[in-house]
Amino acid sequence: MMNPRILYLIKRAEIEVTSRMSRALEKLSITVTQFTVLYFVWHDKGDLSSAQLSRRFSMTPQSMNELIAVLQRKKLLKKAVDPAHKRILRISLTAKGTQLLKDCNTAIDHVEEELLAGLSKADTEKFREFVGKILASGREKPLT
Amino acid sequence: MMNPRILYLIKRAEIEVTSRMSRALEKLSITVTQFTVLYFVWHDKGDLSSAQLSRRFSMTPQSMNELIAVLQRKKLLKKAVDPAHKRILRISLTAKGTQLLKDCNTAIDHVEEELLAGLSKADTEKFREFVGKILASGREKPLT
DNA sequence: CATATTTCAGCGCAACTGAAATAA
DNA sequence: CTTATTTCAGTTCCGCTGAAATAT
Repeated sequence: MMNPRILYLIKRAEIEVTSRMSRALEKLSITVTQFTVLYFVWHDKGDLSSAQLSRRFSMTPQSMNELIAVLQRKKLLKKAVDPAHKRILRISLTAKGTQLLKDCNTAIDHVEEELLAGLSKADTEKFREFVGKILASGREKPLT
Repeated sequence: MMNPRILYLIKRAEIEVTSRMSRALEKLSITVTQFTVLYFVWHDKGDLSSAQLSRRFSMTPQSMNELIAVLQRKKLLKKAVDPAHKRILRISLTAKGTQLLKDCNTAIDHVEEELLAGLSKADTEKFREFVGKILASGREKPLT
């Protein structure tokens, strides 16, 4: 069998990851996409607007707004007007959202372990570094 | 900023890959998902049934069948009854499908180059190996 | 005036569930 | 009888486009 494309391997990996995460998260009544949004928000410490999130997800601001609205109805995210720009709503986790994210992280810890079972600790760090560089190639400009 | 989860990085990478591939493929009137199906079929040399493909994509056989149907209407895939199992339809590329896949590969060659710009040749091979191992962790059982 | 964010309204379709027919 | 593949029918929902209001 010839060497498959890197893009194909990344797609395969994402399918595998998403599939396992779905199963791990379904008992928490949250989808992989919803979890990822929570994680993005947490990762960037509540500084993001809905429009900024939409760009990181490569989706339209309208679609992201719907996603956010779902998470707001679930009381996992909240919006607060930016003091400097009254039109911008900064998004952050609620206490409930923070707790759920914590539970999600616990739930998928073993998913991550399973996936990385074939890699040594050093290789895992190498892998992390490589993905980081791949992501960096997409943003000579800083993320907005 | 603390070390982000590997699963998060893989998700980010997939979003980036899909976004760029969409732009590269739209002039060929094919979606990333459709391209990936063609690539899967090509990669496995026409031995797959729709049901087998659906498992690899972690989607229901019904959904995969619809995807296949679209590609059949586009005359990119064809079905042929398995000589040993009259119920099973083996899927393979048509001549047109083979040509389009070739064009797609050309179109996304530079996408791949861009993404891997930050990695040396050796690192690229390392990366390929790591993803291979991650995928292997999901199939102690051989793929059906 | 140009640009960015948010929101309302409507649309298309991709992937789902349910059910049934065929075949090993 | 059980299991796997395919297919028909109906449905839900995600992400899209268009348009408008608000604010810089």
